[in-house]
Amino acid sequence: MGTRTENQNEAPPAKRSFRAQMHLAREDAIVQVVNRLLAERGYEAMTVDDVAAEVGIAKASLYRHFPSKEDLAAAAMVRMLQRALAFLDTLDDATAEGAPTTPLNKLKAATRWTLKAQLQGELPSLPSHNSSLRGALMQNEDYVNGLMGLSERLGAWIEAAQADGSLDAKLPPIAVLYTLYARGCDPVLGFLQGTGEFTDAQIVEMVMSTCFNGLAAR
Amino acid sequence: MGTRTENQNEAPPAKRSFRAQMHLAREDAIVQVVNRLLAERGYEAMTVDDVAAEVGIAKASLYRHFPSKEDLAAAAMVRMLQRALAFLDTLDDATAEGAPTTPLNKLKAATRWTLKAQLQGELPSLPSHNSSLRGALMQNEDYVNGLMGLSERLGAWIEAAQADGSLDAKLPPIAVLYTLYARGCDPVLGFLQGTGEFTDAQIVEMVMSTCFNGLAAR
DNA sequence: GTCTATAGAGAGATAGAC
DNA sequence: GTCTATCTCTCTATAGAC
Repeated sequence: MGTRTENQNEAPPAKRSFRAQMHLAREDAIVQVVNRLLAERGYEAMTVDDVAAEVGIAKASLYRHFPSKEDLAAAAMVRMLQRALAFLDTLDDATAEGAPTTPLNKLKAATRWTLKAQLQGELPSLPSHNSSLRGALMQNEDYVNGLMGLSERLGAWIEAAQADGSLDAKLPPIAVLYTLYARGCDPVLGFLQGTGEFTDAQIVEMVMSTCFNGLAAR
Repeated sequence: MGTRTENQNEAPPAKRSFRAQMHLAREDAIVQVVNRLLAERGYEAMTVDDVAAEVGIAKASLYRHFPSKEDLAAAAMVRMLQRALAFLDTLDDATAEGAPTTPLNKLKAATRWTLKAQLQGELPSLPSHNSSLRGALMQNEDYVNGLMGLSERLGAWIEAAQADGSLDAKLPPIAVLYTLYARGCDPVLGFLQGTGEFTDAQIVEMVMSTCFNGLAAR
């Protein structure tokens, strides 16, 4: 292990790496399909046959990659959590232009990102009621780690925003966190989209306003 | 068959009325069970076998009363809409003590009622994604009428509250209406309940605050 | 109108050849 | 690792006796 003498110009490792990359690429294609179907139809209405058909492989091949439907859903959720964390990284990059400076603005930017993703059908949605699925998710280490990482980073911003007086300090931080998470499955977005009277950008701003400013006049 | 000479002083009409009442009573018992199961598990996870078992009758008997599972769900939704409309009536009863006087306070009272009902497991929840179910609901006259009645009455309060300056006038009334409807399936309630750190009353007030006052400090 | 028994369809998961 | 074919189970809905 210590002896990495690095004249490894030839094939052997490269070949295995190539295969592994193919494997990962296929799995990523699968997860992308799952992600979209979860966003479009939800977990229960998504069938494994659908996934296999859209990926273009046989169902049995799918089960070589993922041992169950629940694992498919978990993989999609993990991928989305990673994307969310990556986006939070960009918010902390102070060198980027237009980067939000205050904790409240970071929270707003994160919420906007979530709303846009949902409107564009990129955000997988799981049912609130489904104990077996929730159990499977909670046993998935990547999922739990991703969710905890997200919660910790948002939680830090929440507490900072409450400390600087920009966020309502009377609310427990956990209530704020859950309220923000709930924007990821807010049915209001779909309802407003269904009216056909608003652009996606307008819908985002309306929901942002109700979320941070409330319904009552200020 | 034609010869109904009948000295009908006795039972016949009374008997039929009694039978009809029994029929309705049983159907109401069924709908109550459906209502609770929908609130606990959601539509997909509720099976017709469960309903029959909890009511204490055979599944085939259930299908004598309601022609399909979708009709069961629709009946529960209609019942809940009627209860909601009845509650709005009490809000308009100016003679009642403690009755809200302003449109905004009426909207708040209606929202509180919804949140409490959900916390107590009385509010049936349907999946956002389920086109066949939504189609069945939209063909149910009672459901559509109830929903329209509710929307009109809430809509009137919304416009009045915007006119008197207590509700944010920049939001389209339809957006406000949907935002209030969405409180009926807000996952934040269940999440906060799951922490075990708050009473139901505290949860209601937190969600009321985020809904009407927003997350940002005022 | 209530029951038992069963039809019929759909979906998750697997067997076994290649 | 991919395929076809099949298993197994669950669930909605119905048939038919009483």
